[in-house]
Amino acid sequence: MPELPEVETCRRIVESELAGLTVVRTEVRLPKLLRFSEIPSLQAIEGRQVLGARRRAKLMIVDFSGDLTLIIHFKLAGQLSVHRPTGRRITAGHPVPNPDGPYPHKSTHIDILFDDGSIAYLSDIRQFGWLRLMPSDRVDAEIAAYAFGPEAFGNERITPEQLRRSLLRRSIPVKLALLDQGLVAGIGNIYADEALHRARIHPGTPANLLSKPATARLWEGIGWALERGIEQGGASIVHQKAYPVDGFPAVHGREQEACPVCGTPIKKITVGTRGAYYCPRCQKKRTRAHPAAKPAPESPG
DNA sequence: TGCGTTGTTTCACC
DNA sequence: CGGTGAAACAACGC
Repeated sequence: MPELPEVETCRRIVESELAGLTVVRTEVRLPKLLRFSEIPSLQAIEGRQVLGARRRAKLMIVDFSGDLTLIIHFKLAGQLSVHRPTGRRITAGHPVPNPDGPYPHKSTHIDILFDDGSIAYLSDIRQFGWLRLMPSDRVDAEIAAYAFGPEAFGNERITPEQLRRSLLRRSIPVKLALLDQGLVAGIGNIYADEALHRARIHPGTPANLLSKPATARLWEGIGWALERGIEQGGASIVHQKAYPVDGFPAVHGREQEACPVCGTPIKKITVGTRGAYYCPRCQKKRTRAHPAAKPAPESPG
């Protein structure tokens, strides 16, 4: 499920593997993926050079020469796989189809062929993702329409103060607040669970009841989880089951497995409409340091 | 085979 | 007007 770390990994792949190359041919077997696209065909990028790639929230933004820009949303199951003429493959996003198997695959809907023989394959087993090709000067307005909040990671990253202010204005479960792209942009279900576990916060805690130290831990937890995810090139979750690397993810997709911190079996509950994995021992529903240690009644006057 | 899955949008309701 | 919660939607695998 491509969230910020998976999309960021894709972005880096485009930057390091494709920037400078020229598109010689495109193959679109599922035109529906371009259903929201101002320019309805990828033919317009043939003959154009890849200039670079940006990211905003979970969107990947690829700039081409000739003032064309392609915005990609991977949604649940998008995948980018770049195949070099040497046979080397670099893959990120959803782990299905198997990156080591044959391409194009049944779910590989788009091929982009480059002048050096490299091919970029875009796959999407769920077909929920989309691509929008447009003149580059439309991109800012396109992104502005999403009303994204500050980034969860990177240069424009949300500050601890911004996070605290935003959370104080919401009474919804903190996990849902983290998923609100208008509050902070880029976090999805996996990294929300991981950040909350790292911060030792119960996912159902009303956002405005988090203590200041808890909010500070959460801010750090967000950064830690996203960084860890990027470091690993994204998390691998297949059919709600995690395939952790070095103990990460710690809780998401790991129901009944032992919490890596305390060994307690991980629980799965529903928060809002979302599955939430957490450790019932590390993440208790208390955020005030000492709820009972408040004996001093105020004198009436 | 109906259910679960996610990001996003929409809508009724305070 | 804005926050909330619920539902709908896309398509697929199990």
